[in-house]
Amino acid sequence: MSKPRLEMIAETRAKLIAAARHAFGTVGYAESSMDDFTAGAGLTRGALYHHFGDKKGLLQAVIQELDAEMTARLNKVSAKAPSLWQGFVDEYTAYIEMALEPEIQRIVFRDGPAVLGDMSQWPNANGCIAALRKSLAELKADGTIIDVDEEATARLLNGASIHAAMWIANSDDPQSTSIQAVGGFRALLEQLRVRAN
Amino acid sequence: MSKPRLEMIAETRAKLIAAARHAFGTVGYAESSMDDFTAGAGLTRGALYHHFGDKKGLLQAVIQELDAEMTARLNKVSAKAPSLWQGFVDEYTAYIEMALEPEIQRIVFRDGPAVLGDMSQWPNANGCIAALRKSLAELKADGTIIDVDEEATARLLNGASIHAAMWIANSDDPQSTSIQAVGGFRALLEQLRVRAN
DNA sequence: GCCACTTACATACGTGGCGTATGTCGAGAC
DNA sequence: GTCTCGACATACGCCACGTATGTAAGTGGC
Repeated sequence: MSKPRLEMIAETRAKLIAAARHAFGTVGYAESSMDDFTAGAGLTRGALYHHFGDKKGLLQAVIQELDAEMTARLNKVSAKAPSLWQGFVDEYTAYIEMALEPEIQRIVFRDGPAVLGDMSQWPNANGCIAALRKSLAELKADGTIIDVDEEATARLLNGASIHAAMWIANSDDPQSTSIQAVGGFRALLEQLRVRAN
Repeated sequence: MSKPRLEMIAETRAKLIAAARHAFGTVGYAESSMDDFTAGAGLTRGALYHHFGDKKGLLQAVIQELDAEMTARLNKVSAKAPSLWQGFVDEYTAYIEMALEPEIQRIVFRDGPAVLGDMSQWPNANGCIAALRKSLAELKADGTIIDVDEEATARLLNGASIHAAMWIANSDDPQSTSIQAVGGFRALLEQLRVRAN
């Protein structure tokens, strides 16, 4: 009568990830007590260690979930754009805007690198970086942008956009800083286009 | 007969900062035990709490010291260059190379932001960012580079260079990745120059 | 030159959080 | 129906941080 076994397991995993995601996203990784948020999810640390091994393992799982969501959102953005170039710009803008969301910023861009090392080395959680690189490759093949090293450029733009997001997020006046940062970033992207002349 | 008071105090502060710097730079902030490295410096946690308030305060002091050193190094690099543009490129290259040094990378670029928040908001430790922005402003005034928002561009380039450094540092083959990353970065900078045409 | 006071540290203690070892209960295999 | 295994809970030890308290040395006023 009770639900199938696998389903219940998936449910507890999901509950733990959701609780951890909330805790990590609000008070941060280091300040999150595993006892606290497992209790909030109606479980104990036992379940947690059983499924994820340790606190870092849980963080990995949370990041993997976040990355998957972010990648899906980015793909949606670029699919909706009227041109490759527009899609590219929109994608990066969306990326910056996502990095402004407190949960993503804290977990993916701050605590994640500090605890797990640099993002570019994460095994199952760099879907959005891949998505952005793919767009760049298409534009290069398409002749829209100048001949640059895809890998390097994608990573540099990635770093610039993350930093832009941090700048906005920590600004006294996020509204105007956002305009300034996104404007500057678009200007930078514009330099990559092949000159009409 | 004993040394002047203030001198002894400065000495203990220096010893604590040096010990913490080493510990933070090697095992990382979170894994550094204050008991351990204070003992290594011939002191106890009492001295530490007296001078720095808490562990974060000590990290701040360490970062401030590192930033001062980095700023001095950057200024030396740009002063030595034969032209403003060359100085600019050299400065950013030097910045990337500094971010490759394990101590700086770990403390300033990884643990620092995670514990103290984004670098751009640090009160007494953004000398090198200021130095880089100054170079950019000079180039703009000089007409060497196109008209961009100084503040925004400096921050974006800053983010890109940090990310480049992380990429190199975490690469399987740092040597070749370094060439790729620095090359890509220079190509990006090149786009900012006013076209000869 | 003595005394009150402050300052720079050391020592002792409580608390809390992580990880692990152990226990238990229910579900499926046969 | 028993047996086994896996999903979780419980209990324990350890370590690290922060704080409260102690102490000895230095400093200023008279």
